[in-house]
Amino acid sequence: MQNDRSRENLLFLTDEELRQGIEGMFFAYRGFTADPDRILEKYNYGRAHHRALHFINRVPGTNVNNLLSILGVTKQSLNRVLRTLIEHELVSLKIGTKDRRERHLYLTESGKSLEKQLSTAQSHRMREAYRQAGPDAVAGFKLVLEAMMDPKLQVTYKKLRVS
Amino acid sequence: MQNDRSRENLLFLTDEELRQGIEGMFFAYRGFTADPDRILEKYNYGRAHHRALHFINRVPGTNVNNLLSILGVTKQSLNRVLRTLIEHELVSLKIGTKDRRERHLYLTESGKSLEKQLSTAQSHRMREAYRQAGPDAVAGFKLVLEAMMDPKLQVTYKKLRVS
DNA sequence: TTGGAATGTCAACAAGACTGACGTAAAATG
DNA sequence: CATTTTACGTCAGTCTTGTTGACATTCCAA
Repeated sequence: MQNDRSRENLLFLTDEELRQGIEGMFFAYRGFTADPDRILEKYNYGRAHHRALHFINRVPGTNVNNLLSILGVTKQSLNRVLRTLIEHELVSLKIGTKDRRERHLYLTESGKSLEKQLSTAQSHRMREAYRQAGPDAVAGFKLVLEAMMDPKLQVTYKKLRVS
Repeated sequence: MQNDRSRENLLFLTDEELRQGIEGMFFAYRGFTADPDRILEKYNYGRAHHRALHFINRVPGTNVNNLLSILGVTKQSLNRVLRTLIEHELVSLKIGTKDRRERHLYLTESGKSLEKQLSTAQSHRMREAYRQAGPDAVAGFKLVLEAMMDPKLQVTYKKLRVS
């Protein structure tokens, strides 16, 4: 019994279990992005646009630097995406009142509408997965994901929860 | 009590819980790829090379079409990656004996060595995450991931388990 | 007043995905 | 045996998204 118990406790750390986790992440991420990708294609946008819309929606009025640190890309890369979103009037800019160098970003009505479309599609798959797996599995899922993040991103992730 | 129980059962399907799952996948995937990426950079390879090495290692002797369906890219895209891996003698080709149109792919000794380096780095993070989260969480993690995959990839994923 | 921070922008480049078209060899099929 | 299909490779061109590097502007703060 003692032996069984300790074997059970180690089993989830075997190479085979780790490999399944690795491949699981790879295949699941494909599913995770598939539905939004199909919508984005219709509008000639990419994943980068989706990510920007998502986090501007989550943190309305965020400045560029903050968004940069969440997304983990260069300002040049983000700028290209933001420029098209602003041109197409999905995102609006407001120059900071306190610090007028800062640009605060907001979704326009059309921006909110597209973001809603995208998040609905993505949530739908997530909801189905959650439902199939059940509440305990979901709790475990989130625990492992959180533990897999870089410490800095873990902080970012938790901050988003609170705000 | 009845009320509490039903609330508990629905809580994991709230918008907030779904959003956390979405953002969790986004941030965790960054962590998931971070360590191998650093190694790949030193050799001037990319994630595409890593994926090819991983699955050739997993399914030694696989033909190109099979690898294509696992990776979900076009043959032109895979070919570019395979060509460099073969040139650099990380991957070897064997023409099929039964069907001589088929190319069977294997890792060479140096291929195995690089793959080991990459998977060790990636597994290390996965192992730490598993350890922190515990066996029950890991079981849940894998359940949710599997449910998130496209049905076809779910089959592919399961086949890899067995083989 | 001046240094540095926040931001934007131009240019050049690379990885990695895509489509489309074409070629070759070999197997399968009528 | 002739034809079609399959497996694979390759050339050419395009797109998205990332990168560096250089430079300009604005403006807060010491």
